[in-house]
Amino acid sequence: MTNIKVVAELAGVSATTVSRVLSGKSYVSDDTRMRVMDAIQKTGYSPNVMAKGLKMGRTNTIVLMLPDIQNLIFPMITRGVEDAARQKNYTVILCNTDENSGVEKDYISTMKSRLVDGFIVGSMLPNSIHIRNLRTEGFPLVLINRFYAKDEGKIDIVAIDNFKAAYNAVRYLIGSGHKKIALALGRENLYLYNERHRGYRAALEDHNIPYNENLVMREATGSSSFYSMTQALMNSENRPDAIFATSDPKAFVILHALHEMGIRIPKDVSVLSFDNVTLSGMVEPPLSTVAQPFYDIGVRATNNLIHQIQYKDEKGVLPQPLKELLETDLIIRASTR
Amino acid sequence: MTNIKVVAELAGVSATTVSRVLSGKSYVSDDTRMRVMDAIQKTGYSPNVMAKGLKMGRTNTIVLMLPDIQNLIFPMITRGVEDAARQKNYTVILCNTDENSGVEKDYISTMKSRLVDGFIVGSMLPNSIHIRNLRTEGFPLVLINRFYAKDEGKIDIVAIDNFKAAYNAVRYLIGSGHKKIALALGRENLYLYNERHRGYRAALEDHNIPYNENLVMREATGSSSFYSMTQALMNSENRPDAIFATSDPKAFVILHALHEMGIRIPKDVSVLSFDNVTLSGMVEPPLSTVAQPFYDIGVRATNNLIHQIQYKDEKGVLPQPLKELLETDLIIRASTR
DNA sequence: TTGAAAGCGCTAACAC
DNA sequence: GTGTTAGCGCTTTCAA
Repeated sequence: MTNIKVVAELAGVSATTVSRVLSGKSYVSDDTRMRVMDAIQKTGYSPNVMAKGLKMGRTNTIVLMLPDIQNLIFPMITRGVEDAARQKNYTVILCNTDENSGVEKDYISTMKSRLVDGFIVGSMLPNSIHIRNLRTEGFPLVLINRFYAKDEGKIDIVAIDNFKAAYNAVRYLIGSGHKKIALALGRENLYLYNERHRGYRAALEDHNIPYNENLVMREATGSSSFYSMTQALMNSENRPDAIFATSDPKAFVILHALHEMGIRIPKDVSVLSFDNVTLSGMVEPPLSTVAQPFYDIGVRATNNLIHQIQYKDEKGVLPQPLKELLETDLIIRASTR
Repeated sequence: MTNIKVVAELAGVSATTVSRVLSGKSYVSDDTRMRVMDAIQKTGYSPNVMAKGLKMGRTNTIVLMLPDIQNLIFPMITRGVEDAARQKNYTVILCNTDENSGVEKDYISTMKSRLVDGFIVGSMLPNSIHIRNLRTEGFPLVLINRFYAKDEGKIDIVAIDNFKAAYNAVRYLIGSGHKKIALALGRENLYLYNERHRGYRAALEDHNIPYNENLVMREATGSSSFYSMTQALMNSENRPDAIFATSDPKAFVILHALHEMGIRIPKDVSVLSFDNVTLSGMVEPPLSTVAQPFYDIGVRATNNLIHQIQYKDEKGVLPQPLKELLETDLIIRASTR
């Protein structure tokens, strides 16, 4: 591996000078600069990141911490993160934690000892203090998708307005003539699902449709529980004319249950969903859904994080936390009438 | 950040001794070991990976290079890689390259300067010499999914037997009474699709069904082209009674086209596919498909790679390349009769 | 405008 | 069984 000394020797200068040419932060005569550049070219030299990292305490590396890359929404976010990171010469380390706080803590300490520059976290839970501590300890940190009231103004956030998105979705259903709208609600320990629940309820009440607890299916364990809940609901006296699913995977299961029962979509019941995962346009019937800007969430989170890193480098402290709520988009396909 | 010196001082020993306790490679008296352990505990010390990496030329980091994490098969592989890596205390850097060799080369040089320990590559193309060079230059390397005849015996490979898997799938269709089996064939510059093509053809011919070029749909640009090809084929005089799709995403498109035409599956035509991506059991009708052991491919590739890394550490050279072909599994759901 | 020297945190000879 | 020393490749004072 060719190092800075080799280049220096070849160019007939000191290692310091080579370093200066590379950083561009100091005056070097045009003549020497040329010779150094030449030597770099000839040797194919590329600086050793470890050595630089050791000296600088910085590594141009960021961590992306997710529950599970196998969840359909994360590959898109991940791609956004990586593209944005690469553009600014950062490398991304992927951590799947299954929301297990033990795993998260392990990862965090490993990553600290690797001198990573910052964290993007998509697995935040209400009591994840080990995550919140990162910011307190001075680590650049961005929360994506999941955050809680107490985080606002304290930690950088890139997400969507879940209340508004759900409100608009349900209002659309009401507007297109649905009267009895069921809700397939995700895990209630996540703020985002509470918000979607609130949005659903508010839209109903604003249009004089009484909120009916019997129409809400609550997630038990895993989204597959919606299979039997859907069948039960459709067989009950509360049979809805529309179902609003708070995520696409839930809608897939619901579609499946409906098909098995021979119920026609959207003729007998409309299904409106949330996420717009890649496959949501490919199922039968293609799903109407609230599109989240996943790729963009990844890009913005990364840009925010890198800004924090640079700011901290210059001023020694983290900038004021920002909260970015991106726009969603209601996509109407064939599962709603 | 507390470093080895702090620990040493607190324990009343030298830094070397602390290092020895940590590595466990040398004798340390039980008494000192205790004191060191204590000091580590008290200070919350964790070694600086940069410093260690600089010294050792090793970083316990591996690179996973993929076309695009958004392709449905990669999240599973990625998860396998990461789980296996974490278990052995390795960290994984994710690189999406879109199969762009410029991007790949950039990534490779960045990664070299980061002293990564090895590469797992899922984006191999026939002429990817920059990848093959990695092995030549002494980097541990494992190819997953994609490889070519010339790589066998030269580079480590973890994949499946595509010929056999396709052969068995088509034989199953023949055995269940199908007589006119179409093929939805993927990009022909990939060896794996050639093999699936070969398997399809061999199964046909072994059962005295003539191979008919008119029944093979060849991928033009992106899998969406299969939409119109399917419709054309179903309207032609060559209308098949079964379609063998060489990947699940292709099958999704085909299903979609069939639905639009009002063709019943599997009554009018069976669809058998390849991959067993998470969603293949959720579409309508649930897809019969050749299941690939994606997670396991990730795990095995990682274990192989780490073995190479350790072997090279000890003996200074890479071990003989291994080729591992994992078993596939024919999963029959509702899209075949 | 350039170079010499020190040091980031760690490990591996080599001594004792 | 333990400590001293040197050095991995880089950047950053400080001098010249």
